[in-house]
Amino acid sequence: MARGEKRPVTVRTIAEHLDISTSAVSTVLANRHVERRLAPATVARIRQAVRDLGYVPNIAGRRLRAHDPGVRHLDLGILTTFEAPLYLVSRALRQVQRMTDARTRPTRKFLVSIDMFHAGRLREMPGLLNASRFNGVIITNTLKDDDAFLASVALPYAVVVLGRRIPNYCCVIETPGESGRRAAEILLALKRRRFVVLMPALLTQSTAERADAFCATVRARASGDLMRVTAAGFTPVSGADALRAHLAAGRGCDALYAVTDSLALGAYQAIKDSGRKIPRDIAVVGVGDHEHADFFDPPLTCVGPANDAIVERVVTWLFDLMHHRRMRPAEVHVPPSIVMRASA
Amino acid sequence: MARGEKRPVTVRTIAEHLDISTSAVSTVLANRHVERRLAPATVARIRQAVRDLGYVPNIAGRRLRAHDPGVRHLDLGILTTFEAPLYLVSRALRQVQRMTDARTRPTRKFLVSIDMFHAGRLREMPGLLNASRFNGVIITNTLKDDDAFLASVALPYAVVVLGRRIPNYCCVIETPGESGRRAAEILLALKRRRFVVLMPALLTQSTAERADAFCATVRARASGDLMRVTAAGFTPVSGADALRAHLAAGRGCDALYAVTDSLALGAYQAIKDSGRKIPRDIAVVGVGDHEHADFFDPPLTCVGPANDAIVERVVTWLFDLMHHRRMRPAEVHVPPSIVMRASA
DNA sequence: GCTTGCAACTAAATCGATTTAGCTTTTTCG
DNA sequence: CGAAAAAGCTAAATCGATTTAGTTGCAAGC
Repeated sequence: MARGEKRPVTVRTIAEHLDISTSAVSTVLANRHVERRLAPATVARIRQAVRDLGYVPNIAGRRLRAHDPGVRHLDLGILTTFEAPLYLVSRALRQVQRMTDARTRPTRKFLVSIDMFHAGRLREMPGLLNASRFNGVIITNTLKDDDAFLASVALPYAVVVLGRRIPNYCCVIETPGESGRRAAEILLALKRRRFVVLMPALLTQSTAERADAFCATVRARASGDLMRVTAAGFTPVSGADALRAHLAAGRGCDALYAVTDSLALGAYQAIKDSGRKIPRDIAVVGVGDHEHADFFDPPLTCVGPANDAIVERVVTWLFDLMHHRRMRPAEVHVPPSIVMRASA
Repeated sequence: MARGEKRPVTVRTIAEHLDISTSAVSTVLANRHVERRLAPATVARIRQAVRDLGYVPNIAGRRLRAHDPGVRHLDLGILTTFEAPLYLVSRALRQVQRMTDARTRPTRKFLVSIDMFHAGRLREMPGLLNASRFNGVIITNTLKDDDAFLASVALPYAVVVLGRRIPNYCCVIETPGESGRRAAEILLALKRRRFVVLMPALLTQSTAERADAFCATVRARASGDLMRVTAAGFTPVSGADALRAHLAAGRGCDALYAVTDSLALGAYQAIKDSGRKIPRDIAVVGVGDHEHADFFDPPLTCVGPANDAIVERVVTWLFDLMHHRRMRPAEVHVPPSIVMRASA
């Protein structure tokens, strides 16, 4: 495809190459050569040149031209990492969809898409800085480097950050520390004595805060054991491995707080495999970030972000920003939701 | 925001409104008024006009202008419905990402996004027909109406359809009927006699084929009961409700085939609640479309699309098409993968 | 009095593709 | 044979935003 040309291949390149007009080339590209009566031989020559030169249409050019000046297009993006699970994102998406559906008119259309970046490499996403890709974005699942990047720039369009706090941005997050505190209280109320926090090696802002608040609360109110167990990754498998190792080492526990549900799911397996019962031997509290926490066996007690509430604030904020309602950047806190089920 | 104007608000509208040049307006929009020495009073007037007129920047225009002619941009889309789960899509995405990463050069960049449409309303997606949004797309989770729409048009760019067969398109699907057949064989080998297929009310091509092939195979080889149980939706809750009703009606079963894992998850709950054991009382076979089928309790035996294989073919095909390697539309079949676990 | 420098702006080119209106040349047909 | 129609193509305008290379008017400096 590439031939090492410096200049890009455009319709014009092809036209000059064949000593023909760009109109003819364009006509063939749109498959309208019959109605416009291009000679079959010319069509064939153009087709050949398109392939020989490795022509790739420029979407921006096409879209600009195709644009109907009676219709305003608003491009919204939900930006997340390739690595993160899509659960929260799909909730945000559905909320965005609801709001855009209600606001779509013959003269106003919305384009909503989920766009991915490699964790820690948000800065490489094309069009972010020069505002040439979105009218508004929701950014989530960022890592430290991404947060630092964002803090160092000012994006000239509507941006709302979900689940992180970044200076000078509109951020919606769960009330800091509240999840960990409430999770601890639930387990403390059961008079448990040997506490374990199961967490991933790579901590995000929220997972770190959950673990810290949990530990602080337990320490303040009980005198029993308190251990941090670190899983290699974010998957159930890594959660299971980590807890299995912990249990096998004879370092038992009777209360477990998993800072994500995927880890909780792995923990369930490790606990059952070791012959222990939930919640009799080990009470488990998770976070509620998994779609099917209610279908765990036993159903998982969750203390975690009230996703619907968070997402609703994120999306309404985004629309307010886009509508030029001036709003200072700020941090909005949403208290966690608590769902008591059989696991604790 | 809208004021009922017929004409859209562009930088030009604003410029004329203030009797000023578009350059000045553009300068303010990009927040570069300081370095370009615009008078503070002018900046304020422009800002006010931008808000008063409800200006929304046109992304296509910006992007075209921002475009560096040394770099080719390829826009890839994964098109799915708002309603469908993102599991398979996120797999496809990761595969696309791997291939694009390997092909990205200083002179060639890829933009990959997931774009959603309302099930059955693919035709409403802007830019599909005039090729003004994507250089290539993977389409999946379509409903009948979408398939009909696609069959009636010819999109002038690279398209691969995942999990559906549509005339004149490049389609990758599981070998038709094979999943249902193999699922039946697994349950038949266990000498079960009373078979149930659990399926959603709204059948897609693949769910319908699975159910039909399952029934045909069971009928051909056994003389026992065979019933179709229909869940209202696609969620575990609806699966649980449907099976609970079936069991409560005294119409038992000892072998269950759920055509999606979400339904299987619901079935698990209904079965356990009724005091029955899996697989002793009821053996269960699912499909393997759920990320965590291995963490069901007991782990779910799955017969279903070999997603990695399917996705790989889809993505390589997409790239081949984009590189002008001529390839006739065709249907590629991928045999199902079978993972025996404890549930059957 | 003349140059220089600065503040505050603008005209026009440009990004890439498409389409409309129109221009030649050739063919058809009365 | 001449007019009309058809075939086969092209020039130029257009979509919206940004930037480069100026221009104009005024104050400062020698």
